[in-house]
Amino acid sequence: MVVKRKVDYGFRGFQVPFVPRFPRSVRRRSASKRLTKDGRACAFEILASVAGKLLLEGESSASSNASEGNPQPANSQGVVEQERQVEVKLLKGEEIHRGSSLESIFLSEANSPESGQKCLEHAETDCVPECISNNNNLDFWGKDETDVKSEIFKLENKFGQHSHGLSEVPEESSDGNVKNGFRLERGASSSGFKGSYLENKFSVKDQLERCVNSPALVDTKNNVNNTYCRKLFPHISFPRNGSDIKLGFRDDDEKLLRCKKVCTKPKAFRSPQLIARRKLRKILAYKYWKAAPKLKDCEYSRSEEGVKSLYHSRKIGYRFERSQHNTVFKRRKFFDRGSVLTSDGGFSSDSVSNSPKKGIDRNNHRSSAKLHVSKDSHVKFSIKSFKIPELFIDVPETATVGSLKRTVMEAVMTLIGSGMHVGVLVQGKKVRDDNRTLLQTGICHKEKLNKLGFTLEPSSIQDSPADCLRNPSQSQPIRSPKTPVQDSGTTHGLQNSSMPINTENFVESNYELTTSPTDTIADITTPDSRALVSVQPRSPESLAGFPVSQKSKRPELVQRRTRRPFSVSEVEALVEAVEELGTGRWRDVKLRSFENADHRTYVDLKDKWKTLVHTAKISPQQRRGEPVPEDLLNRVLAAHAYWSHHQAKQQGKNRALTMNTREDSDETLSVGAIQPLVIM
DNA sequence: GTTAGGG
DNA sequence: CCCTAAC
Repeated sequence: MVVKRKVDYGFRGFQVPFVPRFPRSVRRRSASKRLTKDGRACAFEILASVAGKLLLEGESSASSNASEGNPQPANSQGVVEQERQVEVKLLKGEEIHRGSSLESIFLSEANSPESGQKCLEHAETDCVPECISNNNNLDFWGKDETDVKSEIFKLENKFGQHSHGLSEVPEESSDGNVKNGFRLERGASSSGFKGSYLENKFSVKDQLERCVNSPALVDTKNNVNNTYCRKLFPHISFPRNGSDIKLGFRDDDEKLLRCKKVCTKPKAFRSPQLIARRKLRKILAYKYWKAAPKLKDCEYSRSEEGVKSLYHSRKIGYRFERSQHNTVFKRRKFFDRGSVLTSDGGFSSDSVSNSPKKGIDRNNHRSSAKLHVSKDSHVKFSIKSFKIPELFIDVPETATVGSLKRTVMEAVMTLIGSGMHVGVLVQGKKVRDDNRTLLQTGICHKEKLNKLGFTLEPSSIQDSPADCLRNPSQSQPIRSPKTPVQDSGTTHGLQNSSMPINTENFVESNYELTTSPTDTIADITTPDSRALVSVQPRSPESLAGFPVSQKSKRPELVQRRTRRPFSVSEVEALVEAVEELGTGRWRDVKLRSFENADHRTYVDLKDKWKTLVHTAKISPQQRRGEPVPEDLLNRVLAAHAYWSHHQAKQQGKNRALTMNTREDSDETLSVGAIQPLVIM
């Protein structure tokens, strides 16, 4: 299919890897829907991908949206975005405050009478400007620039005072200012920035609420309300310095390269990423898997496989950083396995896609999601993007773009790595019962599809976004490594900012039953924007719940256990056990001597032994921590030496003994097993 | 679920 | 201690 990208929203960053591709026909459908959204406000989604948007803009025509979209209700969380690519983002409070808000705001449907409402629809701020910028076409919404502007103005008026001074006016969107992918905005005066910031935040909130409540703006106030409120307030992070620059970032095509570059850099920077990666692999992989079960076998029982698949996919992205070859390989493997979606590391974008053959991956970078229900009773989910909870990034004005990118990257990795789980929202309501089927949940119903949403939430959060809103303090800051970003030291991590949570990402959904003849949309669609993935759960349940992996559920678990140095007595017990049992039988060692030490796993014991051996070999001056009696260390060395030599035999012997086939042929055995030290 | 090793 | 690969 030929797709031409009419509008390119600049922001593609941080998208979750995979993006299913739908048939054009399906896509088209979306067109109609797109217009609809009611309030989807998600101001927070920082990372929202605007990406998907690109595709459909052409559809602006879609008038239909009103019909479908309006109904949307309530908790916008669940609000599903229809294909509307054009997203209007609502400003986050911050945005507004900064003044960037207006810029961010888009009226997706300028034409529609209710444009005002629409404005609220998207809260994604940062991305928007880019969209505009990238394309000079404002008309993709079917509106011309003028219309858009007027719409923007309307919004501006609505938000009025609050937005003052902070941002530029929409009009600017058309100018170079907006065109730049990145938008840097200075906070209010450096001094007192925080205060004002905070105030603004709240004020913004009020505004939003008002707006929400205002029929004029939103008819689906509920949606907006919920959405906005939740999104806006759940987490509050403040910039550390007023003087710092805040920015909305956008992903660019160079992402991958960047990552690569970054990775190759000093560990200082890599470290956090690596850490995050690992976690991501586990956490996200699982989720992805869940989200996109294999087409054929959907039983979740196979989650393991799924995980692996995901794992692979995940790795792909990361691998890319290291080796393109690997990437390719992995991908192939991934696909060969029949895994669901393509995905790259998730954070890289187009660049990746180009590389690997088949261009499979290309599509995965978009951030938004779509959901399609096909006639075959399968529900196809195309999650174009997961919005990452709001991130605040502070970097000095003198920071380089490169460092900024890295900082953002780090922030994202940290955020994700800290553990998040996926939530499913149907009509604004969280589906907590993972055992419900899609059917039961209504996820396969057209009406509900439109109201389907996926959220990425920090695992620690238990409360609904709304709750968080009320009690921002509840949101737990995600633990972020304080690893300094390398590179010129210009970057500052997000360490101190509390990461917002509860980001919802909207899923665009299309209920596609028919194929539409006209491919308007297709034209607009970016080839890489979506990959069609057919998800054909064998049983509805497969998709019903996103069984969140236990791990992802509790970030705490993700957290490294507290260090508990072995005491001398423990060391002694360990040494004794090893002397007797030998190495390689850690489980037995555990049972023998640490049965009741719940905090000591056999792996711990094994590790401790490893360190003991090392400690014993180094000079006392090099040792750290609580000194281990020399004699114990000697025993360690002796036992180590002994077992190193006799392990194999011993094992064989043990087996023999077990079988009552005792053989004394081996000299070392008898003695060794019992008193290794003696032998030595 | 265990082991063995690298990180 | 964590994470993985191999069993």
